[in-house]
Amino acid sequence: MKAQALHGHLDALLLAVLERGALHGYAIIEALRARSEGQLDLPTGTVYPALRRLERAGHVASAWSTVNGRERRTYELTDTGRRALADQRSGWREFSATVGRFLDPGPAPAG
Amino acid sequence: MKAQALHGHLDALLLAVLERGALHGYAIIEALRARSEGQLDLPTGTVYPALRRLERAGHVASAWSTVNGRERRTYELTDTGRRALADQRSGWREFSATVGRFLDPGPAPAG
DNA sequence: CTTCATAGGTAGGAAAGCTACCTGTCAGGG
DNA sequence: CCCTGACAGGTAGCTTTCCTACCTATGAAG
Repeated sequence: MKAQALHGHLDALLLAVLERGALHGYAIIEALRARSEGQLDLPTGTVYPALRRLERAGHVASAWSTVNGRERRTYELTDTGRRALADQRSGWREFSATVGRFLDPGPAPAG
Repeated sequence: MKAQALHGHLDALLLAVLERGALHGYAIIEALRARSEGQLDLPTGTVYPALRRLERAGHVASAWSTVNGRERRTYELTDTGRRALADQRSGWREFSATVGRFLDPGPAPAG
Protein backbone atom coordinates (compact mmCIF):
# COMPACT_ATOMS: atom_id res chain seq x y z
CA MET A 1 0.00 0.00 0.00
CA LYS A 2 1.19 3.45 -0.86
CA ALA A 3 1.94 5.52 2.18
CA GLN A 4 1.59 8.69 0.14
CA ALA A 5 -2.10 8.46 0.81
CA LEU A 6 -1.44 8.76 4.51
CA HIS A 7 -1.04 12.47 4.12
CA GLY A 8 -2.23 14.06 7.31
CA HIS A 9 -2.89 10.78 9.05
CA LEU A 10 0.68 9.71 9.59
CA ASP A 11 0.97 11.75 12.75
CA ALA A 12 -2.10 10.08 14.15
CA LEU A 13 -0.67 6.66 13.35
CA LEU A 14 2.55 7.50 15.08
CA LEU A 15 0.73 8.71 18.15
CA ALA A 16 -1.37 5.56 18.11
CA VAL A 17 1.59 3.22 18.19
CA LEU A 18 3.19 5.24 20.96
CA GLU A 19 -0.02 4.99 22.92
CA ARG A 20 0.92 1.43 23.85
CA GLY A 21 4.26 2.46 25.23
CA ALA A 22 7.46 4.33 24.46
CA LEU A 23 9.45 3.16 21.45
CA HIS A 24 12.44 4.31 19.49
CA GLY A 25 12.06 5.35 15.86
CA TYR A 26 13.14 2.14 14.27
CA ALA A 27 10.87 0.13 16.53
CA ILE A 28 7.99 2.42 15.61
CA ILE A 29 8.48 1.54 11.97
CA GLU A 30 8.45 -2.15 12.86
CA ALA A 31 5.36 -1.75 15.02
CA LEU A 32 3.59 0.00 12.17
CA ARG A 33 4.52 -2.84 9.85
CA ALA A 34 3.50 -5.50 12.32
CA ARG A 35 0.16 -4.03 13.31
CA SER A 36 -0.78 -3.33 9.72
CA GLU A 37 0.19 -6.85 8.67
CA GLY A 38 2.84 -5.55 6.34
CA GLN A 39 0.63 -2.94 4.70
CA LEU A 40 2.56 -0.01 6.10
CA ASP A 41 6.25 -0.11 5.43
CA LEU A 42 7.37 3.45 6.00
CA PRO A 43 10.86 4.61 5.10
CA THR A 44 12.96 6.23 7.79
CA GLY A 45 12.94 9.41 5.75
CA THR A 46 9.24 9.61 6.42
CA VAL A 47 9.13 8.60 10.05
CA TYR A 48 12.06 10.46 11.59
CA PRO A 49 11.06 13.88 10.31
CA ALA A 50 7.49 13.17 11.36
CA LEU A 51 8.63 12.34 14.89
CA ARG A 52 10.56 15.58 15.02
CA ARG A 53 7.46 17.43 13.91
CA LEU A 54 5.48 15.76 16.65
CA GLU A 55 8.12 16.66 19.18
CA ARG A 56 8.15 20.28 18.09
CA ALA A 57 4.39 20.25 18.47
CA GLY A 58 4.75 18.87 21.97
CA HIS A 59 2.88 15.67 21.21
CA VAL A 60 5.80 13.43 22.01
CA ALA A 61 8.90 13.74 24.15
CA SER A 62 12.17 12.06 23.29
CA ALA A 63 14.99 10.88 25.47
CA TRP A 64 18.26 9.16 24.71
CA SER A 65 18.62 5.84 26.35
CA THR A 66 21.52 3.47 26.08
CA VAL A 67 20.36 0.00 25.20
CA ASN A 68 22.84 -2.76 24.39
CA GLY A 69 25.54 -0.15 24.49
CA ARG A 70 23.82 1.78 21.75
CA GLU A 71 22.18 5.15 21.84
CA ARG A 72 18.54 5.01 20.93
CA ARG A 73 16.20 7.92 20.96
CA THR A 74 13.04 6.80 22.63
CA TYR A 75 9.80 8.61 22.01
CA GLU A 76 6.98 8.84 24.47
CA LEU A 77 3.49 10.29 24.28
CA THR A 78 2.93 13.47 26.26
CA ASP A 79 -0.38 14.52 27.79
CA THR A 80 -0.80 16.93 24.93
CA GLY A 81 -0.08 14.06 22.59
CA ARG A 82 -2.75 11.93 24.21
CA ARG A 83 -5.27 14.68 23.73
CA ALA A 84 -4.10 15.16 20.17
CA LEU A 85 -4.54 11.47 19.54
CA ALA A 86 -8.09 11.52 20.82
CA ASP A 87 -8.67 14.48 18.57
CA GLN A 88 -7.18 12.77 15.58
CA ARG A 89 -9.29 9.73 16.24
CA SER A 90 -12.52 11.64 16.01
CA GLY A 91 -11.13 13.48 13.00
CA TRP A 92 -10.43 10.15 11.40
CA ARG A 93 -13.95 8.87 12.04
CA GLU A 94 -15.45 11.94 10.45
CA PHE A 95 -13.08 11.72 7.55
CA SER A 96 -13.55 8.03 6.88
CA ALA A 97 -17.30 8.34 7.24
CA THR A 98 -17.40 11.22 4.79
CA VAL A 99 -15.14 9.66 2.19
CA GLY A 100 -16.76 6.29 2.74
CA ARG A 101 -20.09 7.82 1.79
CA PHE A 102 -18.68 8.17 -1.69
CA LEU A 103 -16.34 5.23 -1.95
CA ASP A 104 -18.04 2.58 0.13
CA PRO A 105 -21.26 1.62 -1.60
CA GLY A 106 -21.97 -0.04 1.69
CA PRO A 107 -25.10 -2.17 1.36
CA ALA A 108 -24.23 -3.79 -1.95
CA PRO A 109 -21.22 -6.02 -1.54
CA ALA A 110 -22.91 -8.94 -3.22
CA GLY A 111 -21.97 -9.01 -6.84
CA MET B 1 -14.00 19.25 7.91
CA LYS B 2 -10.70 20.17 6.44
CA ALA B 3 -10.33 19.06 2.87
CA GLN B 4 -6.57 19.11 3.23
CA ALA B 5 -6.89 15.67 4.71
CA LEU B 6 -8.37 14.47 1.45
CA HIS B 7 -4.94 14.37 -0.03
CA GLY B 8 -4.90 11.66 -2.63
CA HIS B 9 -8.55 10.81 -2.24
CA LEU B 10 -10.01 13.85 -3.91
CA ASP B 11 -9.69 12.31 -7.35
CA ALA B 12 -11.60 9.26 -6.18
CA LEU B 13 -14.34 11.46 -4.77
CA LEU B 14 -14.67 13.34 -8.02
CA LEU B 15 -14.89 10.13 -9.98
CA ALA B 16 -17.50 8.88 -7.54
CA VAL B 17 -19.80 11.86 -8.02
CA LEU B 18 -19.43 11.61 -11.77
CA GLU B 19 -20.37 7.96 -11.59
CA ARG B 20 -23.99 8.99 -11.17
CA GLY B 21 -23.95 11.08 -14.29
CA ALA B 22 -22.15 13.86 -16.10
CA LEU B 23 -21.92 17.18 -14.30
CA HIS B 24 -20.19 20.48 -14.76
CA GLY B 25 -17.56 21.64 -12.30
CA TYR B 26 -19.71 23.87 -10.20
CA ALA B 27 -22.38 21.20 -9.92
CA ILE B 28 -19.75 18.72 -8.81
CA ILE B 29 -18.85 20.98 -5.92
CA GLU B 30 -22.50 21.19 -4.96
CA ALA B 31 -22.95 17.43 -5.26
CA LEU B 32 -19.95 16.90 -3.01
CA ARG B 33 -21.41 19.27 -0.46
CA ALA B 34 -24.84 17.71 -0.64
CA ARG B 35 -23.79 14.09 -0.42
CA SER B 36 -21.41 14.80 2.43
CA GLU B 37 -24.06 16.76 4.31
CA GLY B 38 -21.99 19.89 4.22
CA GLN B 39 -18.79 18.24 5.37
CA LEU B 40 -17.02 18.78 2.10
CA ASP B 41 -17.07 22.33 0.83
CA LEU B 42 -14.29 22.41 -1.72
CA PRO B 43 -13.10 25.66 -3.26
CA THR B 44 -13.09 25.97 -7.02
CA GLY B 45 -9.34 26.34 -6.91
CA THR B 46 -9.21 22.78 -5.69
CA VAL B 47 -11.78 21.19 -7.92
CA TYR B 48 -11.08 22.71 -11.33
CA PRO B 49 -7.39 21.84 -11.37
CA ALA B 50 -8.27 18.37 -10.11
CA LEU B 51 -10.72 17.88 -12.96
CA ARG B 52 -8.06 18.93 -15.43
CA ARG B 53 -5.69 16.42 -13.89
CA LEU B 54 -8.31 13.73 -14.27
CA GLU B 55 -8.89 14.71 -17.85
CA ARG B 56 -5.19 14.59 -18.64
CA ALA B 57 -5.13 11.15 -17.07
CA GLY B 58 -8.00 10.09 -19.30
CA HIS B 59 -10.33 9.38 -16.41
CA VAL B 60 -12.89 11.96 -17.44
CA ALA B 61 -13.82 13.62 -20.70
CA SER B 62 -15.12 17.16 -20.91
CA ALA B 63 -17.37 18.82 -23.43
CA TRP B 64 -18.74 22.30 -23.70
CA SER B 65 -22.47 22.48 -23.67
CA THR B 66 -24.62 25.55 -23.86
CA VAL B 67 -27.19 25.60 -21.12
CA ASN B 68 -29.35 28.65 -20.52
CA GLY B 69 -27.25 30.44 -23.08
CA ARG B 70 -24.19 29.83 -20.98
CA GLU B 71 -21.17 27.74 -21.71
CA ARG B 72 -20.66 25.03 -19.18
CA ARG B 73 -17.94 22.45 -19.31
CA THR B 74 -19.51 19.13 -18.53
CA TYR B 75 -17.39 16.29 -17.27
CA GLU B 76 -18.15 12.66 -17.86
CA LEU B 77 -16.55 9.47 -16.66
CA THR B 78 -14.65 7.50 -19.29
CA ASP B 79 -14.22 3.74 -19.29
CA THR B 80 -10.73 4.26 -17.98
CA GLY B 81 -12.21 6.45 -15.30
CA ARG B 82 -14.67 3.78 -14.31
CA ARG B 83 -11.87 1.32 -13.93
CA ALA B 84 -9.84 3.86 -12.02
CA LEU B 85 -12.77 4.44 -9.71
CA ALA B 86 -13.11 0.73 -8.99
CA ASP B 87 -9.41 0.71 -8.31
CA GLN B 88 -9.60 3.68 -6.00
CA ARG B 89 -12.48 2.08 -4.17
CA SER B 90 -10.49 -1.00 -3.30
CA GLY B 91 -7.54 1.22 -2.50
CA TRP B 92 -9.76 3.16 -0.15
CA ARG B 93 -10.99 0.03 1.59
CA GLU B 94 -7.46 -1.14 2.15
CA PHE B 95 -6.40 2.26 3.32
CA SER B 96 -9.29 2.82 5.69
CA ALA B 97 -8.98 -0.69 7.07
CA THR B 98 -5.28 -0.21 7.69
CA VAL B 99 -5.53 3.19 9.28
CA GLY B 100 -8.66 2.13 11.12
CA ARG B 101 -6.66 -0.63 12.72
CA PHE B 102 -4.75 2.09 14.54
CA LEU B 103 -7.37 4.77 14.96
CA ASP B 104 -10.58 2.83 15.34
CA PRO B 105 -10.51 0.88 18.56
CA GLY B 106 -13.26 -0.99 16.78
CA PRO B 107 -15.19 -3.26 19.10
CA ALA B 108 -15.70 -0.70 21.86
CA PRO B 109 -18.18 1.89 20.62
CA ALA B 110 -20.34 1.57 23.70
CA GLY B 111 -19.55 4.45 25.96
C1' DC C 1 -23.26 50.92 -15.10
C1' DT C 2 -23.20 48.37 -10.86
C1' DT C 3 -24.25 44.44 -7.98
C1' DC C 4 -25.32 39.60 -7.13
C1' DA C 5 -25.40 34.65 -8.22
C1' DT C 6 -23.62 31.35 -11.27
C1' DA C 7 -19.57 29.35 -13.69
C1' DG C 8 -14.77 28.63 -15.12
C1' DG C 9 -10.05 29.41 -14.56
C1' DT C 10 -4.95 30.51 -13.02
C1' DA C 11 -0.77 31.75 -10.07
C1' DG C 12 1.79 31.27 -6.19
C1' DG C 13 2.56 29.23 -1.78
C1' DA C 14 2.57 25.82 1.98
C1' DA C 15 2.60 21.12 3.76
C1' DA C 16 3.48 16.31 3.59
C1' DG C 17 5.74 12.43 2.22
C1' DC C 18 9.30 10.03 -0.78
C1' DT C 19 13.87 8.96 -2.73
C1' DA C 20 18.50 8.97 -2.09
C1' DC C 21 22.19 9.64 0.59
C1' DC C 22 25.09 9.95 4.83
C1' DT C 23 26.83 8.86 9.71
C1' DG C 24 27.72 5.62 13.32
C1' DT C 25 27.73 1.14 16.37
C1' DC C 26 28.23 -3.76 17.03
C1' DA C 27 29.20 -8.57 15.46
C1' DG C 28 31.39 -11.93 12.41
C1' DG C 29 34.98 -13.36 8.97
C1' DG C 30 39.54 -12.88 7.12
C1' DC D 1 43.17 -4.15 11.59
C1' DC D 2 39.77 -4.03 7.67
C1' DC D 3 35.47 -5.21 5.46
C1' DT D 4 30.68 -6.34 5.38
C1' DG D 5 25.97 -6.59 7.06
C1' DA D 6 22.12 -5.62 10.33
C1' DC D 7 20.54 -2.10 13.23
C1' DA D 8 19.62 2.98 14.24
C1' DG D 9 19.31 7.92 13.39
C1' DG D 10 19.36 11.72 10.40
C1' DT D 11 19.13 15.34 6.32
C1' DA D 12 18.45 17.54 1.52
C1' DG D 13 15.90 18.11 -2.37
C1' DC D 14 12.00 16.76 -5.16
C1' DT D 15 7.20 16.10 -6.34
C1' DT D 16 2.49 16.12 -5.63
C1' DT D 17 -1.51 17.98 -3.75
C1' DC D 18 -4.38 21.26 -2.05
C1' DC D 19 -5.44 26.13 -0.57
C1' DT D 20 -5.75 31.20 -0.82
C1' DA D 21 -6.43 34.89 -3.58
C1' DC D 22 -7.39 36.73 -7.64
C1' DC D 23 -9.34 37.25 -12.40
C1' DT D 24 -12.84 36.70 -16.32
C1' DA D 25 -17.52 36.35 -17.99
C1' DT D 26 -22.83 35.92 -18.42
C1' DG D 27 -27.56 37.21 -17.18
C1' DA D 28 -30.99 39.44 -14.21
C1' DA D 29 -32.35 43.40 -11.35
C1' DG D 30 -32.14 48.19 -10.50
